[in-house]
This record gives sequence, C-alpha cells and structure tokens, in this order.
Amino acid sequence: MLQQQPLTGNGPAGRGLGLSAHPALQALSSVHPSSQHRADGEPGLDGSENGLESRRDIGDILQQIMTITDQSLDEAQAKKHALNCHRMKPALFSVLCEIKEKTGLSMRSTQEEEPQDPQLVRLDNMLLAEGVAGPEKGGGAAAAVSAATSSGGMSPDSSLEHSDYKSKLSQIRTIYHTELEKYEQACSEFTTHVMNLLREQSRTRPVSPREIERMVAIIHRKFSSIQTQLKQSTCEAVMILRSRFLDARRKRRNFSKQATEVLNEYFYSHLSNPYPSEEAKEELAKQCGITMSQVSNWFGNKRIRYKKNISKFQEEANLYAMKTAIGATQSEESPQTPNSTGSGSFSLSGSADLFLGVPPMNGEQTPYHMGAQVPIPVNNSRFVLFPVSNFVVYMRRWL
DNA sequence: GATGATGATTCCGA
DNA sequence: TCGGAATCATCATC
Repeated sequence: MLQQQPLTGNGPAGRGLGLSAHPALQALSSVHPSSQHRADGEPGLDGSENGLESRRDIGDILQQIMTITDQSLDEAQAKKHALNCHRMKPALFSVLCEIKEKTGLSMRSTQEEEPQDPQLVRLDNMLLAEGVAGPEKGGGAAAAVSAATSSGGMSPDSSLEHSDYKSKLSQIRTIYHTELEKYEQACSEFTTHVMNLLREQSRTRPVSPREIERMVAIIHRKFSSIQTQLKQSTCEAVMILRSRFLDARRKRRNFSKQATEVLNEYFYSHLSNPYPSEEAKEELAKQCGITMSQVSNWFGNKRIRYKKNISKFQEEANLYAMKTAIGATQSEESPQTPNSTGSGSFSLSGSADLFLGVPPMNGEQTPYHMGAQVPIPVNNSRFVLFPVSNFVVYMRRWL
C-alpha cells in the first residue's frame, strides 16, 4: 500500500504534484470568490496573514482526499460528505479541473475512432449469411438446401437430415441470441453503473462528459471483444454442423432397384437419343423418387459408361429391349392395358429406338435386321443406325 | 480387405 | 448451361 503523504505545500507529495505551487492554487488564495467573501467569520485568503492558513487548509483537504481510500467505507462516506460540504471544495475542484485540463490525461484518445474490426465484419457477414444473425427467414437452411440442390440434389432421406440441420441451426441461433442479449444487458448495466459512479465522483473530482464517453467506449470495447468470441464460437459451431450435413449428403446411397429399372428402361428405349428432356427428367425423377439432378447424373454416368464398354452392357441392353418389347406387344394386343414394364408414362412409341445388340461382324443378318433402324453407339463417340424391323414380331415368336 | 459397381463431384469445352 | 470425361468416395459382394 502506497503511503500517503501530506499534501501541504512543503510536503514531498505536494511538491511532487506541484499543487501548492500551482499558479491556480496560488491565485485561489487571492481571487477565488468562495475565499473572498466570508460570511462565516473564518479568516479569508486574501491577506498575507491568512494566506498561510488557507494553504494549510487546502493542504489539509488534499491530504484528506488522498487518505480517503485507506479508510473504511463508512468513514470514507462520511469524509466524502464532509469534503463536499467543505468551504474550499469549489475552489479546489476548479484547480483540479485546470490541472487535469493541462495534463490532458483524461482527453487522450477520446477522438480515436476505432475502425471496425475486419474480423468482426467477416463474422457478422457469415452469421448473417448462415441465417444465425439477422431476421430469421431460414437463411442457413435455405443455403443448405440451395447447396444441396445445386450440387446434385437431396434424396428423400436427406429431407430428414435437412430438418435435423434446420433444428440444430435453430438451436445455435437461439443460444447465440440469448447469449448476445445477456452480453448486451450486462454491458448496458455495467455502463450505467460506471456512469453513475463517474457522475457521483464528478462531485468531488473533475470528470468531464468526454471522459465519461471515453470510459463508456472502453467498456463497450471490452464487451465487444467478448461478443467477438461468442460470434467466433457460433461460426465454428455452424461450420461444424454444416460440414456434418454436407458429409451426410455426400454419403452415397444406391437408388432402389425399381428406380434403376425405370431409368434403364428409358435409357435403352431412347438409345438413339438418350438425353431426356426436362419434362422427361421430371417424370423420371417423380417415378424414381429422386431429384432431377440425380436423373441427370445417372444419365451422364450411364452414357459414359455405356459408351466405354458397350459389350459389357449388351446383356443388360437386350434384357431391357426384351422387356420393352413385351410391353409393346401387350399394349398392341390390349391398348387399354398399362404396360407391364413399369415405365409409367414413358411412351413406347419410341420402340424404333429399341436396342438390339451390336451389328453382326460377319454380315449375317438376324431376322430383325430389316426395316427400321436402331442407333447404337460406335467408335466411342457417335451413335449409328442399326436395322431392327420386325423385332417385335421376332420377339413374340421367340418368346 | 479386395474388387467392381455406382452415385456424386469437378473440370473443361462447346 | 449442358454434356463429356475423369475422378472421388461409398456401397455391395465375395
């Protein structure tokens, strides 16, 4: 504990602070109104006789102020009250104000406008984009859905994962806002408390409004750093949640057997042009319970893999051709009966596209080589026409 | 665990 | 923007 020294003009502390030698203090002895017109009969400060006494008086007050912290709370309160009522208080106060003004300690960095922290801006933007900050309108969930659909879509199963994501994001949002509110409330309370303290202290020591502002700014900065930490943690939580969601989305699940059949049927029955239109994709997606993007992916993969290894797909192609032919036959015999291939609304009128196998290398003609032609891909790049007339008839006989 | 199948992703060109 | 091609990552089977 620092030993308080008397603040008389001759005391070391007094010399150190230069209070007694301060011109304003000197002037105080002669010009301060409170010390000139005495109504209580006490000696004034204008005369040389009283000068020494008043200096001693001021020194006494200063000493009391400096030692106030060593006293108990009750004593200090009582002393403070006494000081406030002291006849020299206004004079001393003005002196302290002047000293403070000259030292400029209280004014330092009041004008320093802190540029907005770029990290905080990034965090704010991120939280806004993820739908954690700002008005709740499904931001993050919408972003997740958008990410999912734009890069391949979500399976029906993933809707569960999505709702899970949404609820967890909502939890994060709730916690974030609760904590933020707490911080803001605490900041507000603490600021009010400090301001009240400063206002109260301003009765005994010079506290300018700018100084109060500066103090408030300091408090806000401190709380802001806590908020930054909160925002950082929230961002991390969202990132973890998001990556988990995306990982789950990335997990591949094979399409159902029925879905694959539907897709294969369409593929092999449109082999001349295995590029389903938007409408066809939509229809296929509906039938298979997958998204249009998945349909596109499937056809993309199928085209490539088919072209790469036609012979490998020969059996499969024949199988689907046969199935389609059966369907065509059945619909030919009883047009009102839905086809049995499960191809739904796919038109079998495109039976001219039926794939019938690779062209015979030895030039031998199969019964279905005449008439209409079916395109098959050759040279790994182009589709060529292949004769397929009477295929249905042939298949009917063959069956 | 090895291997093939398969859905998804990425890059590139038209 | 779409499709081809290559590749990745996971599933399914043995």
